[in-house]
Amino acid sequence: MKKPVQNRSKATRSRLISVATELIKKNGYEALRVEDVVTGAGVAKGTFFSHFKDKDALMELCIGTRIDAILDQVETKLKPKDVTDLVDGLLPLLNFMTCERYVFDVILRYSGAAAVEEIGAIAMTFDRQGKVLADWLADGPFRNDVSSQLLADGVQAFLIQAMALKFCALHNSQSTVEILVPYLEAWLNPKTVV
Amino acid sequence: MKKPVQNRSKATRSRLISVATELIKKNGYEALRVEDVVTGAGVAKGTFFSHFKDKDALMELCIGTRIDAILDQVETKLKPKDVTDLVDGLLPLLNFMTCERYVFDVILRYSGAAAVEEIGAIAMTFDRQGKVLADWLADGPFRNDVSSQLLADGVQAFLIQAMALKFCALHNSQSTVEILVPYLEAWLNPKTVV
DNA sequence: GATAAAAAGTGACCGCGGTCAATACCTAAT
DNA sequence: ATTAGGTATTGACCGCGGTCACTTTTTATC
Repeated sequence: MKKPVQNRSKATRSRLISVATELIKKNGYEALRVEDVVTGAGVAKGTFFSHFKDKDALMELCIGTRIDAILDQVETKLKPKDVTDLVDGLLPLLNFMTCERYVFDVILRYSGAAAVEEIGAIAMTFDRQGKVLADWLADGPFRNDVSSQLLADGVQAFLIQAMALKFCALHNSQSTVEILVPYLEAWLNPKTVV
Repeated sequence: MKKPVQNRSKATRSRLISVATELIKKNGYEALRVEDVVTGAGVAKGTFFSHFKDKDALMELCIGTRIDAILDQVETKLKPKDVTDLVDGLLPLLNFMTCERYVFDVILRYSGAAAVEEIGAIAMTFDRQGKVLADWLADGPFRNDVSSQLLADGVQAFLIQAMALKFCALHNSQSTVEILVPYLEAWLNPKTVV
């Protein structure tokens, strides 16, 4: 006898999410405590973990939602006419992803390397980002010897590289954009054939 | 009145490290518990944390040491004559870095994105890896429109991308090498000029 | 050797994520 | 209205990383 999900369950879940969102807005992602979320939502600790596999699952949801919202904006932009333009279009994404070291770590952990069992919220946004990029790069003023999907994947790899360097002791004087542009120039507009 | 580091301190530290190494050899990295290390070394918990900032610091040391040893071997290899050859040379490194999901996570966290205060052991190995790569790629059968250092950085970015995909739900059917080769081909041997 | 100051080590304690057997609550069938 | 069988929630409890006021040991100085 299989019974459907009860309304109170949905209510509890959405209360947990909205309390979490509120707390994050106030104190940032890293400072979020499960205990504060459950107290705020007026439920016991165990309830939290019957709604989310672990704290990371909630984190993924919150961060994923946020990235999705940013992608909504980014997506409306016109195809970039050069590398600087491209980076410009991605800036909102970059800024959010590097807003906290902790956020970047979570994103890294769940970007490509999502749990093997199922595709998480963050991995989804990377997929979506890949599609937006592939669309931007197709039939544009960039190299065309490889598929636009491969080009897009490469851009993502360099994005991550550049963001990582932002948090690095050696390179944190340069901005992410400064680091990124030469990479992408070399990737998207190679100047020699071997 | 400043006094030098005592011998027993050094002895304790090296005992902690060797016990940890032993435990890792037996049970893997993820399973390592600080409590087991201190019990094995015959010291109190607090002692551990007066030798290492946190558990990650020990982890970094162990993983860093391991990578360094692998780099010793890798370094002796001849300059690669093509992409396949290059990937082949890097294989020992790839294999270790993806031996455990946990290991890959730690490496990611401390690779470029080392603590801002000081450069950790893993970040050092990435630096070294970058130099080896730059040496391999200089004056080789690869593109020469950009510096070999930039080429090397790019290879590292693609390495991470490919390793991340290995743990990904969507791509884990392909081997890391299979994923990597087309990327590097496109990066190191672009076939068109725009 | 006695003394003082610094280094090294101790272990009870805390914070916080996560578990699980027990309980409360719903809803469909009678 | 009662009951049965599932869903949802509870909160005491655990594991494990990390802290800190305190004790023990070493070493320099007289």
